[in-house]
Amino acid sequence: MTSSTIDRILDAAEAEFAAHGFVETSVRTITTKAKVNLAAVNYHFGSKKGLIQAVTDRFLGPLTEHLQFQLKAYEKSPHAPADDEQELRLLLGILARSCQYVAQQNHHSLAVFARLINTAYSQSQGHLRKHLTFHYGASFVYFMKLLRKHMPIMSNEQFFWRFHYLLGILVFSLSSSEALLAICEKEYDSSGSLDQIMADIVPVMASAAQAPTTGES
Amino acid sequence: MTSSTIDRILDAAEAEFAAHGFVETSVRTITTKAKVNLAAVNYHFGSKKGLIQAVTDRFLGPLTEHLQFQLKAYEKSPHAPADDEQELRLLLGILARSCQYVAQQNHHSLAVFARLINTAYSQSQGHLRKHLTFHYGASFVYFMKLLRKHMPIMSNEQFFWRFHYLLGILVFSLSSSEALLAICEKEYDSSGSLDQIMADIVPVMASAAQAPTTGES
DNA sequence: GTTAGTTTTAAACGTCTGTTTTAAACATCA
DNA sequence: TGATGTTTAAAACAGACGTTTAAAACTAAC
Repeated sequence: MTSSTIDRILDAAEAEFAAHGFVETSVRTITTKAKVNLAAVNYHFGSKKGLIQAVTDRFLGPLTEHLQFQLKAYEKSPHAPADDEQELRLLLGILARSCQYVAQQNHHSLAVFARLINTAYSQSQGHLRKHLTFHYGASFVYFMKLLRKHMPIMSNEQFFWRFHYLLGILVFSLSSSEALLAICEKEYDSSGSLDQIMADIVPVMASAAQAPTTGES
Repeated sequence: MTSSTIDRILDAAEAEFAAHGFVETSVRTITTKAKVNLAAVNYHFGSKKGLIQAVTDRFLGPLTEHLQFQLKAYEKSPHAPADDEQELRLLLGILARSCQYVAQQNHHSLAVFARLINTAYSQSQGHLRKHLTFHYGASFVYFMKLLRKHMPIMSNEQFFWRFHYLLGILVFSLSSSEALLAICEKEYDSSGSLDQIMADIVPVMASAAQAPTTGES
């Protein structure tokens, strides 16, 4: 099995990236955990940057693909005209389930995804963000257009902000999910799960999406 | 002016931390930008960790103080019984304005705050999070109790999650504010500002707070 | 079985990190 | 003025980092 090295690196990298972020995990800890030689990362992925990209592509590809497919199915389905609240929950539910779909095969991918979004929007020069929007932006623009149909009338700019407010709910919850679940188990001895979070988030995001706009831009 | 070294370090550190995060800014760039000797950081703050703590304390102190004061004024004010929506906006507005209050004196403090929360909840061992809750938790517990009075009835655990969903809106917006504002100026040539964001966020958070609960825990 | 191409290995490279050290400059007060 | 304690200065430290190298170990085809 010649590619088992690559897969072991990807798996180990994903777990470490999810737990400690991109900059705070060294290729040495990754290769050690993957039981692979140190040089393997640079040999197979060119650089650490290439590894990060490979890790994120491994789930961002299936995610957008699954999302795209489900959204088209949603559009083609018989449109019993429901109210906006229901439609928003439907759409956001599709997003949530797409996330869960890729998360099933790839346990830490959602945390990595959240970290990725966070770092993409935190860099002063948005190289990573531009890379993401260039490669995967189309699916999300499509999603955004469907969302907007059931949101209050607002300017493009206002919608831009609103969408990122919603994104904040998702990204923060996912990137903090490990800590929050641990607190919950300790404090309320509850058996929460990532699936539970994804289900809980949907109506909250739907309500946030429907919030009236204030002032203008 | 003997303490100008300390202040210059704090100012430079805050700006760099806000722009590039804690781990990705070296004490060398900080001391260079502060026009101060490299050893000054370890002399005055003991370590880089000490510097980070000093930077965060410098605004987390005033923030919680201001928040506490305003909340007490809110409680003592004549309570014309408004609906929950209004009360939530009032409370969240107090939080937003407390943030803006400390941000005025300290331009990058909100971005640093957002980074801090993010890293606090991202660490697998929540040392930083425990430190924060130990020192500043009381103010926020107080705030949370006031919030909850005007939110749907839910279990403690559900409220815990809901609060962190709201926190996600705030933290993501603040930590991404620089990038988002830049995009906005380029895409919609609008003159947005952090104050605008803080004002926009309040009704969105209020709506998210009022979202009905689903299932149980 | 030899060759050609790919993968793995161990070691080293240069750079950057936070921190420490030792001495010099400074301030403060008797 | 001289002594004392505080702050700054330049240099070096030890360690971690991503990456590269050159040889060894494989794999596959002829």
